[in-house]
Amino acid sequence: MTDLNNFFKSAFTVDNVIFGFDEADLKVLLIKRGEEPYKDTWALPGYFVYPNENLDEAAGRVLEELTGLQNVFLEQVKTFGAVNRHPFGRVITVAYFSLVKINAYNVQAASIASDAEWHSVSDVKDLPFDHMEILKACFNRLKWSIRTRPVGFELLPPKFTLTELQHLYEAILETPLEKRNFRKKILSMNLLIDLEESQEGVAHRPARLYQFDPEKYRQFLSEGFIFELKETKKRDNRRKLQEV
Amino acid sequence: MTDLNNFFKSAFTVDNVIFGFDEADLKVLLIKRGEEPYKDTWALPGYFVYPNENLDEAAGRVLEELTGLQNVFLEQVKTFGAVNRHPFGRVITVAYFSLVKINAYNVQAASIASDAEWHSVSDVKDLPFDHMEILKACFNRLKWSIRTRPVGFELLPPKFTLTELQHLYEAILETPLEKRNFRKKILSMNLLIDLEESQEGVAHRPARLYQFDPEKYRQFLSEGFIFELKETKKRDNRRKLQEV
DNA sequence: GAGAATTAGTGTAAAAAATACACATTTAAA
DNA sequence: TTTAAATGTGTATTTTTTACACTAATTCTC
Repeated sequence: MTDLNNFFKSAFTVDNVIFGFDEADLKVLLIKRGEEPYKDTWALPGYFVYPNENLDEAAGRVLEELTGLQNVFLEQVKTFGAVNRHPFGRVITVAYFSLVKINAYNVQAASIASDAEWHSVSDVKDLPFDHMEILKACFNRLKWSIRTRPVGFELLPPKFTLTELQHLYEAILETPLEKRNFRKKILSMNLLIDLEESQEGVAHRPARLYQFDPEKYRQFLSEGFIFELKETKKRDNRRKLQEV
Repeated sequence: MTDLNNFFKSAFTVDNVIFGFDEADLKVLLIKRGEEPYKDTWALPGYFVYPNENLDEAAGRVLEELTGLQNVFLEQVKTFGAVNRHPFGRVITVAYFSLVKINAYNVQAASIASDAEWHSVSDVKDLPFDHMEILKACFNRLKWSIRTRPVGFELLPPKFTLTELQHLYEAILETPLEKRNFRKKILSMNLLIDLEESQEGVAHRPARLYQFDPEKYRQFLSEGFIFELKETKKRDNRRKLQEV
């Protein structure tokens, strides 16, 4: 144990599941791999962790090289290290997901990728390595995170309508929500600023614009409140026979 | 990218936060390190991941070498890889926690440890490396897990009383619970078998013994129910002034 | 500029869940 | 037989969740 060099060492990477939200659909940014193995296949972006780099930094770098974006929401999800997950040797990867405002995204030709493209999460069926498993783990974590912390706003433009917010929740949770109850719940947390502005350029009654207020959220937390959108729980609909 | 050998490789370990529950206290199994760095200091058990070993297997091996136990509940929590977390070089570690029935535990002299001992989690204040941070992350995950999945039973003997179960929840959640409501909630989930036996050898009214039924839990899940013990949420006690 | 189309925005009653709370019961020990 | 100790139970109140349908505001079309 005294000399680390005597020990087995593994190649060490991060993979980053980059989520975006475009009107009605949750998207994930995939790259077309430029090199073997799986050349020309759509895959999750990822790269080696450099010796002088923390894990979060590596994940942030992968994202920045691909999109040009900095200071983006990033969360570590799980580490995948099955012995045979990479055909060329032992490669252990830490999976992250990040949330980007899809409009702020700029395609850049990253060295590793010959191409990058948004795909609807629900359409992604085949990915190389164990990337399907990684995507699922990150998607599940996102489902969880959006119910317990105000992270949904990371996927929306700074000004948004409550309907847009609801559509985002519906896309991530993969379930329809009831409009009045959703609005009541969200507004009752008092985390949004009503901008007293309206949408423009829509062919119907324009909606009010809101903004998430991180300062109000800090306050909310310091007062001991908990952000929570309940998981839709199946009810027990069994009823006793009624007497007539 | 084609030749993994050209890339930086890191030493790669697992650390395992082994929890046990002893009557009233949540405990963690620490080892006294037998080697530098931090020789003779209490620390979390951990070891290198072998080339032919998956991560879960490595964590299970660490546990088995230390306690002799197999098939124990194990959950991956988070990977820690700060550049300078280990003084001898870059060491990235995947943190797991496991839940053991403290009575089933057998001390074994593990090669890495000169000693192993249960410590009350609340008493552990100093640990080497970033082990305090790892312990906290695992403890927080356990708090979460015990509220959302029936994992508490892993820490209790197969037959237990509802009072023991409540004490376990209180120890992990670090908050007192109301007896009647706790029992009502737990029993209403219908996951326990009432063994129609009683405690023996206690100097007061003996309590009924129960057993967790994994088969009932599978049923419960397949019917779409969700295991959930609500987080105690701070209430808003502000009241409007009353008219007299 | 009248009417149609479209989406925004709102309130309330009913059901379910969570909470607060106190005493009788059972056993072993003295 | 009494005492000590922990078990086990029921109900009323409050809070939260759910279900549900119409009016309002705007643009577009004719």
